[in-house]
Amino acid sequence: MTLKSDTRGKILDAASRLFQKQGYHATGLNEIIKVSGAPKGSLYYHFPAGKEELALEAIKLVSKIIQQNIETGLSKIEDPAQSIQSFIKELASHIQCDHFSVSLLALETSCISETLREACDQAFESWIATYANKLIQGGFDKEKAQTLARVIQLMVEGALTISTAKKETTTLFIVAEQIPILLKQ
Amino acid sequence: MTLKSDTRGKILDAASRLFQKQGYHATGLNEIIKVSGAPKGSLYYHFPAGKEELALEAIKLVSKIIQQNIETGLSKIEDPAQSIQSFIKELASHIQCDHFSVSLLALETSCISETLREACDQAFESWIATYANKLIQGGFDKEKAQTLARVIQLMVEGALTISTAKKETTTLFIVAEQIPILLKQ
DNA sequence: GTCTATAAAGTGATAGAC
DNA sequence: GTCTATCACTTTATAGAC
Repeated sequence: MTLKSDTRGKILDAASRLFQKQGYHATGLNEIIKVSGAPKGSLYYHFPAGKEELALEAIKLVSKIIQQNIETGLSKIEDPAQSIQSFIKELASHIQCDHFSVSLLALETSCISETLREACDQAFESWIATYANKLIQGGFDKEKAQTLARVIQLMVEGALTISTAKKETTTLFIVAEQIPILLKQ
Repeated sequence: MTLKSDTRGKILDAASRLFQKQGYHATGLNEIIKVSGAPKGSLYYHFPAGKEELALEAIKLVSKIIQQNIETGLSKIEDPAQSIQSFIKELASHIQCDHFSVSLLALETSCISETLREACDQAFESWIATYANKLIQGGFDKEKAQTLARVIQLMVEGALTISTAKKETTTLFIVAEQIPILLKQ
């Protein structure tokens, strides 16, 4: 999987970063090619269906990577509330330079492509499920865990949006502070 | 203000709806012209600086409208927690058909235009201030009110994002349920 | 598998008649 | 104030040489 010519991987890597940062419509295929260093001919060789296929693979990729990030992040501390709070703080300080989020892609693609919209939805759901699992392991009722996990994910996404609008990084810390209160119910 | 030829108003109205729904890059000037029913020539007559100026005015417009919506929505009930919860529920059932949000514009424009990014930021801040005022009137400490208002706004925005990704409308209700818990601190 | 040239359509923007 | 024609540019996508 890692040894297949790597050109595909370079394209996918550049695409996933550019799509997250600038959005679907704002990033052209030319830009992806330029940033990735790959030749334009090979883009359509590796992604015959063009931009939409590339975006789909990019979304799936970041979905998986972030899911793993959340999972390993939460595994460091046993107590759910503490681990989630610490993970969000970690996220906040990690984000400092560049602002990424799939919110942008989700909002953009909901109008133009069912496929991409569903991919974004599934990304969100997989992250929610990861939070929910941690809560269930910590003794939360299953249904309550799923609701709270959804609220956590939506807070993170909302905080990232407001952070990019403000060009700052503190909003996620505010969210982190609310986690214990939220989970005390 | 309402009597100045109305062409400008029609363009602005179409633009603000299309920008919110599809985003900045996805909506072309041609589409705005077509939807508004105005002639293309008059677009550059009313907005000499072109697309960016049009978007700026559109953002300012929806910022003011939504701010007023929040204000009148919150004024119906005296208790802050109850009024905010009821307003979010109202919002949820109002949103059913189309999904609008300035999150999309905020995320898109942060990369390409300081002016537009700031306009989105100020929109968020004015809404936050409106929630905060209600909380302060309800007896909350000023600083705590501002923090909680920010959390409320970020939850609403996050819920709208997840809602559009899921093509549903229930996520905002989940947020509404959390309001009393959040405000009990 | 890679690279180039180019097609076809769309974009924002402008000029100038009316 | 309105409308049309058009410019210059960029977009995705394809064809075909290598």
